[in-house]
Amino acid sequence: MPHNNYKSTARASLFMQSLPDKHVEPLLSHALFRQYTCGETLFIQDEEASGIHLVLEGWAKLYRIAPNGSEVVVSLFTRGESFGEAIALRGGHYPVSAEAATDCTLLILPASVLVRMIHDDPNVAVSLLASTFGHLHSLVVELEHLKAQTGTQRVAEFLLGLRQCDDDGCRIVLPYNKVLIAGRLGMKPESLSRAFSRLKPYGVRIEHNCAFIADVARLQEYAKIDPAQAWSNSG
Amino acid sequence: MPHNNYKSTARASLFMQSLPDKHVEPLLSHALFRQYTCGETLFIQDEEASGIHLVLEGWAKLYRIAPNGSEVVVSLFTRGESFGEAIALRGGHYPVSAEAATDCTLLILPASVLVRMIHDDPNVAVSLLASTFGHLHSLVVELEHLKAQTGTQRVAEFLLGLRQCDDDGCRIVLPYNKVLIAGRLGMKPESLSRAFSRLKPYGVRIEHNCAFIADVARLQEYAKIDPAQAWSNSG
DNA sequence: CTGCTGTATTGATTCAAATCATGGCCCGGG
DNA sequence: CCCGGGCCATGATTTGAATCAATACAGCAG
Repeated sequence: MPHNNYKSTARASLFMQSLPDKHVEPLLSHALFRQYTCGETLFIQDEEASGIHLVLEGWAKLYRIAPNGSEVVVSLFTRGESFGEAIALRGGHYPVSAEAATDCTLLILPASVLVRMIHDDPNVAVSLLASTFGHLHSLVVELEHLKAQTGTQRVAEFLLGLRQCDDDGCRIVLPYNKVLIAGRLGMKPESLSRAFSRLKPYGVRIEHNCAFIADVARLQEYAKIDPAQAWSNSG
Repeated sequence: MPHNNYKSTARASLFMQSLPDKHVEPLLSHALFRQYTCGETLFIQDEEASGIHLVLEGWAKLYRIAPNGSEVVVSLFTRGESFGEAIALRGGHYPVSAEAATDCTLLILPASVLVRMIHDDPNVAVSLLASTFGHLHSLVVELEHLKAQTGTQRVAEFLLGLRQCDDDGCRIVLPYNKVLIAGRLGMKPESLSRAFSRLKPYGVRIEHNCAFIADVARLQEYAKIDPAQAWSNSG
């Protein structure tokens, strides 16, 4: 991501797509362009919220440290996605910490400009609401997966969600390392490894950081069945 | 909840507290007052969103039916709490279903009035964002509990969250039946039963629909420890 | 090349929770 | 009164995933 053409990427992001043209330029001219190396901290929990974070390239991880010390991955965002809309606008402290899951590039849009824009055009507020609602919805889906699926089924769902093509079979580049994938899916790396093996009979092959799905429909079927049957059905 | 004085309850709700007085009256005059009996459906997933739901009395349950048929409880709301802000304003379809978890009374605020109010006073948008952010935050906390705690620890957390008084020991009325508590906590009723027994050594006593906590601090401590130790430490 | 560190798999074992099954208790209807 | 159904607790058993432990392997510094 060269510094001089990031604006087109920002314009194409989910968040800015819904904004009228006249708002985008002032927003971008006040935005901070930032590059992070893998593992670097973007902000920490309880810090004062500074602005909306828009990912231009790479992956950012939102996480919390539970009272018992374990790290809980809340979400992962990539190119074109944004987070922190609601808290930036409302003001207050981040409820989560964030770090770079890979080397990444972000744009930070200061809340003050957004507030001015809302007064100028209330439809901007609806854009912000829509973004926030998207996050709400994805957490609901995540909760559903955690409560209603086995780990192996969540892995299947994860692979299916990453797939770009709509082909019957396809190749998926795993976006970050397996420790992080495991965390994202609420399991330990060892369990992820075993889950991958269990998906082999369903036409999933893992090689280094690539996954190959032989039969998408079959895998989708597997992700949907009753957890109690998810194991007996191996073959 | 008598029909003739519900307005003061509504005014005191989390959502309306943050609205300036001048907006509350028009909102209430357009609101629908509704009473439901336990188990009745408020709306179903994929239905067109009609308005913000504000609970005046009782409990409302938001849930999803997973592809494998099992019901996943997403949230439960009671007196003074509201849900559906973002989707009502943005327009679109409910991502969850809702039903009355107990007999309950709701106020439904039509989105159209809200939209008008936002144009009149953009600060209303910030109120809405704040409500939505609250939901986002509670889902994050829920996710953390699911990923980082054992079932028994989640039960402890649940009891602690219900406690009204700040006394060292206290009595808690369980707000709905145990099947629903189990669902809310992502476990089966049998497991909830066993979890209650396991909390006995930590000074928790269950009688019918009441829980008694002998030593709040001790239970808080238990909810925070490492899951691996959560079992060995029984004494 | 050697040794090192971080990442990944694989095996043996333990353990939390689901599942399957039973029995108690309360409540309302015939 | 007894009967049946909903709700809850308890026991026996199975199972999904964590844990503990060993090993493999790629990338890199010296």
